[in-house]
Order: sequence, then C-alpha cells, then structure tokens
Amino acid sequence: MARTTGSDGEKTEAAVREAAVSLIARLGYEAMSMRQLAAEVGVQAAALYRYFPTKQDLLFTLMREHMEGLLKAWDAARPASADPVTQLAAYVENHIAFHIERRHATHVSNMELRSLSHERLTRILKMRTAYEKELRTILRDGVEAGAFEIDDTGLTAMALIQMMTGVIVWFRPGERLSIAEVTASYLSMTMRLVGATISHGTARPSRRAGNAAAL
Amino acid sequence: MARTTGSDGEKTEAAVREAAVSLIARLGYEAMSMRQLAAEVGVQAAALYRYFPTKQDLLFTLMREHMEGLLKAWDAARPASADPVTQLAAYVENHIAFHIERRHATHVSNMELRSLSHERLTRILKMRTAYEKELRTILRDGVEAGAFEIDDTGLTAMALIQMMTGVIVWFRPGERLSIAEVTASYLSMTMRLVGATISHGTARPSRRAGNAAAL
DNA sequence: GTAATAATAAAACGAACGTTCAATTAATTC
DNA sequence: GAATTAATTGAACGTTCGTTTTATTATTAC
Repeated sequence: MARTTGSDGEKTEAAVREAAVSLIARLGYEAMSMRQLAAEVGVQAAALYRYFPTKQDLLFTLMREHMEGLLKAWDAARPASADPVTQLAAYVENHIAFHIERRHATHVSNMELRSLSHERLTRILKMRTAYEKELRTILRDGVEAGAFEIDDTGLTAMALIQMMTGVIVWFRPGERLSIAEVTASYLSMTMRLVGATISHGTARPSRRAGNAAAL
Repeated sequence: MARTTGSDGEKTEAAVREAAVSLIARLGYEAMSMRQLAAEVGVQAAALYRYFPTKQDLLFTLMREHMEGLLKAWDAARPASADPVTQLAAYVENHIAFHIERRHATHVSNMELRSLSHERLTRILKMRTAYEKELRTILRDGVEAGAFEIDDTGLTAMALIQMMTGVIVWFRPGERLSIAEVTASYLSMTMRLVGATISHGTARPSRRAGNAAAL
C-alpha cells in the first residue's frame, strides 16, 4: 500500500505535532521512538520524515513555537498602564494561564533543552531570556517607583518564574482548585513576595503599608 | 586482560555513582549509555554490572539515596523550638543548602522520575511527599498560631518548594552572589510570601505588622 | 481521462543499545 | 606457594534506533 484514502498533509502534520508534544512530555524526547510516534498518529515511521527532516528538527519546532507563543501572548496581554503593580499582575496572570493551558508543551520546553544542538539551544535560550527580562524590567521599575520592596531584582525574577511555572507540576484541572483560584493565590503570593504596596484594585493608593493583602 | 592492578570494588562503585550523577544530569538518563558511563570511570561496560544489575537499578539507587539524604538532613536540622517562624527558617535554609550542594543529584531526582518502574516511582514519590508534608505542617501550625497569613497551605507549600528548588537552575557558585546571600534572599522572600509577623531574631514579638522585613 | 503531484507503505541500512558470558588476571587466604 | 576469591576484559547476543530508498496509490489539474 501507499497513499491512503482521505490522507491530507496538513492534518497529518498537525496530528504529528500534537502526538509528539504529548509523547515527549510523557516519556521524554530520548525515550520516544519515531515508530511510537508514528503509531500514535496512525501512520508508518517513514511518513514522519515528509514533515520533519529529523527527530531533533521536530523537537526544535515544538520548542520554538512554544516560546514564540509565550512572547506573543505577553505582547498581547501587556497592559497600557505603566503602573508596576498592574504590569506585574498582568504578567503573572498571563504566565499562569499560558502555562496551565500548555502543560505538556511547557514540560517539553523546560526538560528537553539538552537534546538540542548548541546553536538551537542558544536560540531557544535567547527567547527565554527575553521573556524573563520583561519581568525584571517590571520589578526594577516598581522598585524605582517605590511600589515594590526587593533585595535583588534578578534573583527575585527567577524565583517568581520558578514558582509560577511550577504550577504545572502539581496542578490538575478539575481537582480541588479552579484555575481562577490558583491564579488568585499566585497573584497574592507574588504581591506579598515583592512587597507591593496596597494599590491594585483597592483604594488607598500610596500609603506604604507592609504589603498587599487580599487583592 | 582481566583484573587490573590496584583495582578496588569500593572505589570503583563510588566512581560509578559519581560519574553517573554527573552524566545523567548533563545528558539525561536515556541519553547516557552504559558504555559512556564506563568510559568516564575508565572501565569496560561489563564491569558496571558487577555493582548495579541494570541501568535502572543504578538510577533508582541514586534517587533513593538522594531522597533519604534529604529527609535525614531535615531531621538533623529541625529546630527544637516549636516557633513556626524558626521552623520555617530552618526548613528554607536546610532546603537551599542541601540542594545547592547537590545540584546534579537534584536534577536527576527531579527530571528522571519517568524512567522508573511504577513500583519504584511510587517509592520515591512517597519520600518526596513525606518531605513536603513537613513544610505543610509548619505552615498550618503557623497559621493556627497566628504567625502566618496564608490562603491555602497546600498550594503555598508547593509554590515555596518550586521556588526554592529552582535555585539550582540559575545559581552558579562563584558568580555574582554567594550561597549566604542567596539563602538570605530566599529566606526574606519566603517570610514575606507567608505573611510572617516580625518575630524571628528581632524584638517586637507580636505586633502584627504587614510582614517580616529584613531578618 | 490522462498527466502530474502529494502522501504514504514496506523494506532495508548500519549503528548503537543494554546486557550476558567466558576467560583472565590481581589480590587474598591459608 | 597453592587455592580461592575479587575485579575486570573482550567478544558477542538479540533488539531497537533514526533514517533512507523505492515503489505504490490517492488526489488534483488540465
């Protein structure tokens, strides 16, 4: 046999991406075989090579598109207001929403970096650094404006990102907590962590209390 | 050739463990071959099987001992005082010190869980859960004592652990920050995050300010 | 309807994998 | 110093891996 009835390149490629994200997240990139992936898609292994020249090309494509999506999502979510608290809240909300929606892809992007060639690793890390820099800028602006109280903005940015991204490790939709509840909790923890003055949402704008309470 | 002069089982086994932690952390468990590991130790692949019956046995041993070490370290570091702030501070300090000292082993224990058999995965997760439960207990006690202000102790415990463990991702000894500086920063962030009242170290015991400041 | 093109199957490639086995030499025991 | 035990080598096993090649069928364009 050869070409099968109803076969369609676009659909097959989409199915390959989807299955690859899920399989790599579950088994790991090295542990997933091309034959396994092909079986998941319902196709022979050789057919995969029509869409991705090598296994590593497939991995890189998934990662690159994940990172591009993250940067684009933040670009769309970035608020017009220059208020650091508003900006930080938007960053946290966007980060958590994006990562919870893409748990598998996030796992792949975070865990399989070592399987990339040096050049491709650099490209992915560049995108990641750009994304993290956005948070550092918000924190630094907040400190300058007197809205945050932070020892070290670089360290704090890393700590916050690790904390937020970690949500995908334990969070399971449909269990005890809803996405909205989780997001609210992380927002509250973030604001406390950076020593934000109470200003976001509530009245009492610049009275320099200990830190933000409920939100 | 066969047995080499100066060969010693104990030394070889220790060298295998050390090389395995380093190689698995760098390449991943699936990507590391037994031949590669043997070469790193300066031995033939077959010699490894005198110490570990299978590749997975080797991985499991490394993970189990890492987790046992973590539990043991906390047991030794746990303060006599029942004060929640003191307890939390000790937990954070122990966690960061332990993980910074064992960056590679931590990477292995966190990233290679999926390569364990179901039964062994369960055993490792049981230890991990026991360790996390210690933190949840501290947080809950602190809330009951009025020392902490926390939405959800379970969620907060996970967030804190992700934040603290994340230090191994970006921290490099000898760079900008010392271990002591990093630990102090994480301690400060933790205390703010849980809304700790100012009590640890400083005077002014129970005046319920916004949260702990410098420490 | 015929020609061109897109999508796949089937089989095969050499290389590398985890692991086993028999042989061999070093160290230890008596 | 002979016998025993410990530590390792070197070669081989069957399997699986990523990938390539060739043939074959479905779809599309004219």
